[in-house]
Amino acid sequence: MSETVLTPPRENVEPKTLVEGAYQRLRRDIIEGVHPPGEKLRVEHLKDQYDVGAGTLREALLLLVTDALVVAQGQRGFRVAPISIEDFEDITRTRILLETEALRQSIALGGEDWEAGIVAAFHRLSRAEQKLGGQDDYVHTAAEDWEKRNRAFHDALIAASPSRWIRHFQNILYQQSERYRRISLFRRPIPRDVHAEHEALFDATLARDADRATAILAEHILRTLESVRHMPTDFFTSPAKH
Amino acid sequence: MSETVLTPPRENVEPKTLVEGAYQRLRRDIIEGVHPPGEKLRVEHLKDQYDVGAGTLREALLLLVTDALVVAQGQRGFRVAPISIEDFEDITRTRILLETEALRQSIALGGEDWEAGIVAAFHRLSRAEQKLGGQDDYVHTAAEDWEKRNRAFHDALIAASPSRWIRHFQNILYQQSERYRRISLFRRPIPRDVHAEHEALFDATLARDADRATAILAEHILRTLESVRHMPTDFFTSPAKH
DNA sequence: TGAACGAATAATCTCGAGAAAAAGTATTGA
DNA sequence: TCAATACTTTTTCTCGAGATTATTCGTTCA
Repeated sequence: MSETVLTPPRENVEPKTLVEGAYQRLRRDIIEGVHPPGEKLRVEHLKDQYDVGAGTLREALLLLVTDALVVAQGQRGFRVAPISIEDFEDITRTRILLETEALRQSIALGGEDWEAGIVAAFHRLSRAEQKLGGQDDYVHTAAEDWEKRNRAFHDALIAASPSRWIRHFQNILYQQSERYRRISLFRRPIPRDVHAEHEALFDATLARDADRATAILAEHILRTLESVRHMPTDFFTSPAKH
Repeated sequence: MSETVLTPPRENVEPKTLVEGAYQRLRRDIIEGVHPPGEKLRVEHLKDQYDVGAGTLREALLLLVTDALVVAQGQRGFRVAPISIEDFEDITRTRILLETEALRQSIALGGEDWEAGIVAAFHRLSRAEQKLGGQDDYVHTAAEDWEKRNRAFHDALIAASPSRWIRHFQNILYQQSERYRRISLFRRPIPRDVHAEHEALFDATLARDADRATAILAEHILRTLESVRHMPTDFFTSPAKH
């Protein structure tokens, strides 16, 4: 578990330990909905599924508590963190608060490297957005790809913020919102034209117009909330298997 | 570990499990500086000290990673999270961002219960502040008491905020800053007249003057930063035992 | 002398089994 | 039929020992 705290992307980091490996796989499965919200996570079953010992799996679950993807209740085991429309609203608003502040700091302090990083990330994202208009055959992998680049773009925007804490919290919230987005994407793929928004955000940021950039960013994040709001009403009645 | 995430005060919660017990004691010892920043946390030694098994202690350490009080490096064990003046500045600024927003929300949404809670907490805090003027004999326990009530007052102010996430993050940051404050208190007990600040904050909040209240709160939190800034320059050269 | 290599030591990581607790099931009695 | 109780099963929690990896210390060679 190299660099477990206050260090954003332990995404593609090669796991140095069995605990870290199980942690990564479990997290992916929770975000992708393999383990739906509210599901009981029984160590005895999961240890076979993930091919590690019981103690090791417990430790992986404990690490997931850090990301608030798993909740632990003493003497009563672990569960996948539940979801709700209220929670997603909270996540979205808090993300706006943190991400706009980080963007403001970046615009104030960012140098040439920061700008170059944004240009590159925007370019890659634009290409991915083009592909989304392609055949339905590629939709799934293309969406997966777009997801990664979208995140990379957002990360690049705030990369010049000196606040490790804001980035840490922003990270947790992004991960959380990804879980919601995956679910809504599953039903209604690519609901809106995001490219124009990204371009406006890109322009305002490089023009160092902090007020305009943060306004666009806030609006941009808020729109995701809308697309989840229009889900079937019974959607958030957590399955709570068993 | 009952209610381990997104639920503020697992302070005086009776531990339902050995892991939770060890976690609580370890956290207290880290915040109070018994385990100084940067110290290597060897499981083999600590398991005897805290009277639990090795696996149990590992789990407690993993839980502390959630609070960012411990950092884990794969295959190289655990350490107490290091401190630095930059980190404390970051903590302080991020706290201001979150806490002023939470206060704003509370002022907008808070009802009678919220008001009553603030009045009560302010009263208790005022009494504790009176005692701080007393004999040196009581200084330690009185400061301890003041610390608790100070936190209770701050919590009461933002209790009406509907954002669980802001409160969760604010909680982590408060805990972090407590570690810094303990250290500075140790050398320079009660550096400034906080009562006037608290009173102004109290008045502005109950008057529902959000702009004034948040300005005072920001100023209030910032002052803590000043008192740490004026520490000996070599203070943050982490001991890093071993 | 000092740098590089290798052995010894110490620490971490991992696992499975036993103890404790919770959840589920069946039985009994009203 | 229903509720309460006792029993059984499942699951969680806890521990110590073995395997793996990192670190330290001593030796050798340039």
